[in-house]
Amino acid sequence: MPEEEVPRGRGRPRCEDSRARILDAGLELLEELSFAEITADAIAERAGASRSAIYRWWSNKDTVLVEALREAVAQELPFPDTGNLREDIRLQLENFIKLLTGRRARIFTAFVAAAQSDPEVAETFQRIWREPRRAALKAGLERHRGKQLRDDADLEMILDALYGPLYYRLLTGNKRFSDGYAEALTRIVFEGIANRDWFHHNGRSF
Amino acid sequence: MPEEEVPRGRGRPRCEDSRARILDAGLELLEELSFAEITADAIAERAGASRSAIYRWWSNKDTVLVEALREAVAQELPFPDTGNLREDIRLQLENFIKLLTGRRARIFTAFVAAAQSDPEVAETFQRIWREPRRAALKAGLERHRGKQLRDDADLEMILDALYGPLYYRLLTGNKRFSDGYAEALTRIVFEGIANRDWFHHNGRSF
Amino acid sequence: MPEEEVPRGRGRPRCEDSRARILDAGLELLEELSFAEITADAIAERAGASRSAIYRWWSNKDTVLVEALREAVAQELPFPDTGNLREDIRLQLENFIKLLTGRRARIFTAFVAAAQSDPEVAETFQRIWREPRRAALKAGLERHRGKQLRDDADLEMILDALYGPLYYRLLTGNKRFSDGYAEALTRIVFEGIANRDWFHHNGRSF
Amino acid sequence: MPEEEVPRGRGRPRCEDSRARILDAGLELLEELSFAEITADAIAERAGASRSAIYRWWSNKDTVLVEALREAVAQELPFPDTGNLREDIRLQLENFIKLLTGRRARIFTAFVAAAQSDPEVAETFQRIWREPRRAALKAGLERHRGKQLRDDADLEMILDALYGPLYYRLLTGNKRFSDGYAEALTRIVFEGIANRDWFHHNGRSF
DNA sequence: ATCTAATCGAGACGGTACGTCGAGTCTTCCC
DNA sequence: GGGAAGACTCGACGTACCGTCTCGATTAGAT
Repeated sequence: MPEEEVPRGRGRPRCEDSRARILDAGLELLEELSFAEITADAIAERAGASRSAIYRWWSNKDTVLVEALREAVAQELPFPDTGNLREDIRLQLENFIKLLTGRRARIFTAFVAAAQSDPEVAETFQRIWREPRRAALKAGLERHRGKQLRDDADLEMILDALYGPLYYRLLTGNKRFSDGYAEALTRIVFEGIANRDWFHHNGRSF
Repeated sequence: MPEEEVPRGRGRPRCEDSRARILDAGLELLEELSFAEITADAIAERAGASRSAIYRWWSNKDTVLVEALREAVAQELPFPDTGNLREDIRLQLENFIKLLTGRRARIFTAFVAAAQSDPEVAETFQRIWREPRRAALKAGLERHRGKQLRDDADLEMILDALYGPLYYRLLTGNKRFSDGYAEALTRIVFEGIANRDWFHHNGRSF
Repeated sequence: MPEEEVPRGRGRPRCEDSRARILDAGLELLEELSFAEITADAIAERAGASRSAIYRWWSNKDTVLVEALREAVAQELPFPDTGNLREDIRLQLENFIKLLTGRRARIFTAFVAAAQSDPEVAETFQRIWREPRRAALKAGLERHRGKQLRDDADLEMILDALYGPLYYRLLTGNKRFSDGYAEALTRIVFEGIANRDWFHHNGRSF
Repeated sequence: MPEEEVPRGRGRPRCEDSRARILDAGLELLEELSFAEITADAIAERAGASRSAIYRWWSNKDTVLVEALREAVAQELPFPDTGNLREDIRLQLENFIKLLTGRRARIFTAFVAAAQSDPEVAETFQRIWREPRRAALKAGLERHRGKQLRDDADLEMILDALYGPLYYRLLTGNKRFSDGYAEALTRIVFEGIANRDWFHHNGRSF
């Protein structure tokens, strides 16, 4: 399946390198500055491109940054499957924390901040990050329903309970996570969602 | 105790009414627009004041909004004390949800968004909202430690587990909370923090 | 009669000095460059002002130059009255040639050139320069009608015959005028307009 | 005689049709707009050509217009020879006025306007229009020197006296010429240049 | 009852970034 | 190799806010 319909019309083809450099420049700047502090000139200069090259492909400065964000977070973060639900959850949290404490953390905060006032950013965030992540986690949990996971588990609620604390700390706290944070959070939440009967019958503790 | 050292020199005294109108105007605008979209002119016009009146008393436009936010959220949100920890938690969540779904919700999101790029806003948010709220909740929980609350409960973690989901939904979700949201969240978290022994000895279920 | 209605409203008064400096800067630049080559930045920089100061008072760059032109040519160039019509004409041509060969010559050419495409410039040129000059000359000629000037003289035509060659040379020729140019032109035109009878009766040659 | 040295190398030959269409387009636009208002895109579009076709053969947009002007005014405007100098002059003025009031008038004004700031345009105007026209008129006048024309006639001056009023009116006036304009102008100028003695001896009045 | 000093509204000032437009160059495909 | 298409860099345009400033008018306490 072809990635995109490439009519390959006449004329000089779009300089794909420049597009990439512009997005990269936007991303780099997002690691240092907020949406509003980033100027079109700064993006152009860092990309070694011209301001008009930006406005040819993006309707305004902000959409460049939105697309940069989109590309940046497009990486997968698959829900693990060790057979042990508790461990799966802990690992998933661990991996996500790794993301949120890395170089790209500022990008997340910029993204969420921008989403508060720009519906397009909000929509993009939903579509390319939140929903895929939640869908994967939901599917992973669903596999265990009636077994390690309670029969009547409210998945939406569980997702909030797992992801919420991480975002909360990132956005309103000191942005630091102690070593045992994933384990500690798992400990609290898992009891509330685990199927006590199943563990009892299978002679396993949690 | 004197509120502030008022030397009360000569000259026309500050028009306290104008100060209040400016802050109110800022607050109103925050319910509609983001930090960056609000202009000094807009605040002045809505307040029926002049731009100079703003810059005379605040160093720049953003500090007006920060102060407006500060006054707006200065209201107390005390942790309840019914004797029943689970109920206290549920009520606290309920009350907070009420706040987050009211007219003032947008102010919270604006505040958090601005905090991502403006350290002063971040510091203010910490000092006047986050820390007081967390301190109250911590004290409320501490009263129950060793009794309804597990002996080894990690309060910081519990706070994250309770507040996190709410902020998460407000900032990255659809901003809506179902009727039973507080109850559902309580159900999940409470099992992980409750002192099972105490409830066993006291013949109470949770 | 007051020169201008000065309501002296509130607010900081317009910096008249800056206005003058901007117009002067425009004028200076007009001596070196064409309308199109002059940028708003160049005007602002030379005037020691900001671009916004320009756009606050003039709707666009060109209107600054138009006003500069207006002020520049506002000087009087009265028609002489020596009693001798031929000498009056020669002197008037001499004086105008002096203007057209001076530092300000380029301003005239710029003005006329701009008038070809900008109706506002054209209208301004008519109103503040062409018509006043022609009116003065007309009045001067009319005084002699029936005496030194033929009874049936067509003033509009005479004006064209006198001024036309000068503009023609300035705009399409080498812009240089020989020493005897005024005299030579007078010699040609005067015979065609002089009242031969009057000179005959008064025993004067021309 | 070969029109131009055409080495006729390999490859596709220049599309002469496109060249003509581009020049025509330029000319058409000059009838509506000024030099500065005409864009390369507009020329290309109206010519049904591409911008590259323009820049392949002309160094820049303005040279296209200059060449268009050159071709447009290349038409002859020969000085008549009826044997009667006064009538020759009147006819020449009449013909020129016809040109200046026709569809192509705007081209003249555009040309002269552009010449004020672009030396290349000025030089072209001199070479292909002004000098040839003046040379023809000079030759026509010279034929009569010592006869109908005064012996000491200053031809340069006479040329200015005849053409000047027309350009003056076209460039700075209302661009309209009354029906008897040529006659009226001739009347004024002719007396100043006619050889009174010759007419006296030949028993002719003027 | 003045005088004095700080406030208030109004609005001009120098800056900085925006997004648009046109110029002239360059790079591809198609003939 | 010419021609159309169209992306590229560059630079000026006119707009919108920013935060600063300078006015006249106002308003109290101090004299």
